[in-house]
Amino acid sequence: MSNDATRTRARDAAGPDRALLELERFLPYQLNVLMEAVSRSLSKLYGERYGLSVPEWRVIATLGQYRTMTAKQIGAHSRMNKTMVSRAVSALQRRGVVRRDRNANDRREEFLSLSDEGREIYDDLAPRAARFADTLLEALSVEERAHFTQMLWRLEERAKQISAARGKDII
Amino acid sequence: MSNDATRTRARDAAGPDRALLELERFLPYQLNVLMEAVSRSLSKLYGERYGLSVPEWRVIATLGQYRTMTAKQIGAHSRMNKTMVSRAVSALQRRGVVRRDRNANDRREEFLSLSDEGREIYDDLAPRAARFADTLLEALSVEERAHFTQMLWRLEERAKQISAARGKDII
DNA sequence: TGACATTAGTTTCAAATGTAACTAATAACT
DNA sequence: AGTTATTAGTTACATTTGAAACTAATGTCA
Repeated sequence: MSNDATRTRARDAAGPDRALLELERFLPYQLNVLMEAVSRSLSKLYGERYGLSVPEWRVIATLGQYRTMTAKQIGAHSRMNKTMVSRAVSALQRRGVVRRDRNANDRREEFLSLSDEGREIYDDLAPRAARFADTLLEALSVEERAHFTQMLWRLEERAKQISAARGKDII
Repeated sequence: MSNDATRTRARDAAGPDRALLELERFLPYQLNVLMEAVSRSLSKLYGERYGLSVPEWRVIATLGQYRTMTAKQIGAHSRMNKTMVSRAVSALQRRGVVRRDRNANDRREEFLSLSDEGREIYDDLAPRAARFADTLLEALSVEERAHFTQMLWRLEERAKQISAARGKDII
């Protein structure tokens, strides 16, 4: 048993067959599993109804909420790099979903907004998406929902801290 | 104001400027933001130290925990399709990190396991990953941690239910 | 004013990924 | 036994993505 080549000192020290890392108890793994289930369902929604890709949906959702934005603002808000925003916007414009208006004061940027057709799509999708999230949250009690959101937010802050402090071997 | 062409009936009914969907309060969005922050930090860990890709890390983490598995089992457990598993495994084998042993009883499949070098990598990375998750979870109190995990799990179950019930317009 | 730096957005190219077709082996049915 | 179906895993091809180079416009500073 102790001469089993694949059994290292570290594992021996850890006692009976307990792995150094149990994936099912590992937060990034758990988050990933949930995230995948959620985004699969959601993307089915806008994918089947309007043939939208994820980045396209994000652009529509952002413009639906904020009415007018530059590509850069959309990227900052929906967490996409400028390449993805550029591609999604031009695809949506070709489809007549998004309008571009050059800013006369700074002709590098354009003001983007939903066309009438784009707004129709948003008005159809947004409530469905909201309903989807509500249905999901029925898994939690009302108090839990607020608490959960709060915890998500704190974890995110902590994640930012960690990656900022990287190098100072916090990890 | 009410003759603004971009303002639809739906929005009017919703009252003063309140969007149909507020992204920052939308669960899939929140999850995505957290997930991205977390997985960026984590992948920096194994990316910088050993030049591992996400799928490669998943294979190592799975084999580290379960010692021996077929490619199919790894896929089921780490939620990758067989193509990704195949590619990650063969890259890792080329690097001498993973060993393959054909199953003599069913020569279609192979038993995969970490080589000594692979186990060294795992023994280095796994505790770091665990420490990363612990550091992250310091954002929550001890009681909250258990509660949070529990809620994640319930949400996941609910997400599965929803996508199963799709068509019966639960959404 | 004129050189240089920065910024918004696009395009190009390489890497990552998913789907579907494929190979080799086993199982199932007759 | 022999034909057909299923399964494990690989490969080929198309699509998606990200990083870096690029274009066009604005800002900065001498």
